[in-house]
Amino acid sequence: MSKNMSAKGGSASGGKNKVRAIFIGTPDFATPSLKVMIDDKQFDIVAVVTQPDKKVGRKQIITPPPIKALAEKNVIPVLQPEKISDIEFEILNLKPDLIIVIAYAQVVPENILNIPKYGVINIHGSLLPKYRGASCIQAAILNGDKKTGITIMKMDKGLDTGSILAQSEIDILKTDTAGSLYKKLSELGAEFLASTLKKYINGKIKPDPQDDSLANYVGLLKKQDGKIDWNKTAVEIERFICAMYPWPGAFASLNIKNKKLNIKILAAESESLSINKYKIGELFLDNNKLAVQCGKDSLVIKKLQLEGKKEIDSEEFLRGYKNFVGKILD
RNA sequence: CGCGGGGUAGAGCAGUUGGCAGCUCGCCAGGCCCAUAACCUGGAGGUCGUCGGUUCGAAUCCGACCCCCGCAA
Repeated sequence: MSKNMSAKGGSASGGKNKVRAIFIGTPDFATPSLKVMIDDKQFDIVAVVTQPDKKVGRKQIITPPPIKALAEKNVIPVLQPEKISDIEFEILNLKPDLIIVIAYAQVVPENILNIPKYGVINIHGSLLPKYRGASCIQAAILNGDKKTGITIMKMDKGLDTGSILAQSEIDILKTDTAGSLYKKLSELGAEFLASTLKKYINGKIKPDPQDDSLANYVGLLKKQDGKIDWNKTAVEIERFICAMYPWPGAFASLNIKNKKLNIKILAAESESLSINKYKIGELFLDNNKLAVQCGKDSLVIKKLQLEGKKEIDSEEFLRGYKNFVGKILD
């Protein structure tokens, strides 16, 4: 009998009326999902809430969040409060049946969570209850997980503690970085969002509470968190570099001509050594390739960037900076 | 006027007590070799970011501007 319901478009509970939804989100991560929701005839996005326009870049140009541009293109009203609680009244007046929150960068207070009858739905970039918190994508790479994924959940007042509606897994490839996974997961989330919401609204999904005993939290990354610890093994550092790419970027520092120079390592590959004969952090040539001695084994550097310089391949780097070989990275 | 680094051959860099523009790699030609991304010989390729100033003479000193990048946000 459930087959009949879905064949009719799953509109048993909503009749001919569309589901009134408010979409809350800010960065690129949320745009594929917003696009899907706009295109789906069964939902009516009555408003989009996003962060205020912020100054961006060296020139400090005031730039609207990506979500705002997409909303305006589709003639959807945009709200940009400093704090979401400032617009509680407006949200109430919009009479949403559903609110979707994706990467908004603010905690949604309980008052607002209680407004829509279907609750507030969130997409999180990990397989909850693993990696609750801000740097969930990076954490999966850092820990060497084989898989990660997205979780669609019904938000409650805790941080990423809501009951789960659906999850979808994805393999973490050796070549994946936080940047590449970010993109894949944002698309994966969008792919499952509309169908999951429909099933949920039609009562075909019962939210499944998380097992808190398996939960762990990962905090927001800071620039300084990108500093490489060369005492770790090459394999760990390789994962670290992928996890920190593109932000905050994995870097090492080097004293050169009495100045401290930061070097970003953008891509590298671990390589096992038969003898670990160099000092930890020392740059050396291995088969004419630039490598660094780690706590165990070595890391062959593929791509790097000096302060004030563009990113370059290590082969090009060596042509101009031959004298860096033998120096020790801090 | 947020702080800082930089623009020199196709690529990455050196060259600032002003005095013929260099290195590594790549490219082209030839040579060696069973052979080669190895080696040897020769060669092409630059208005030294732009404009102006100082000077007998500026990549180098002075001024203005353009562009790239790191930090901070």
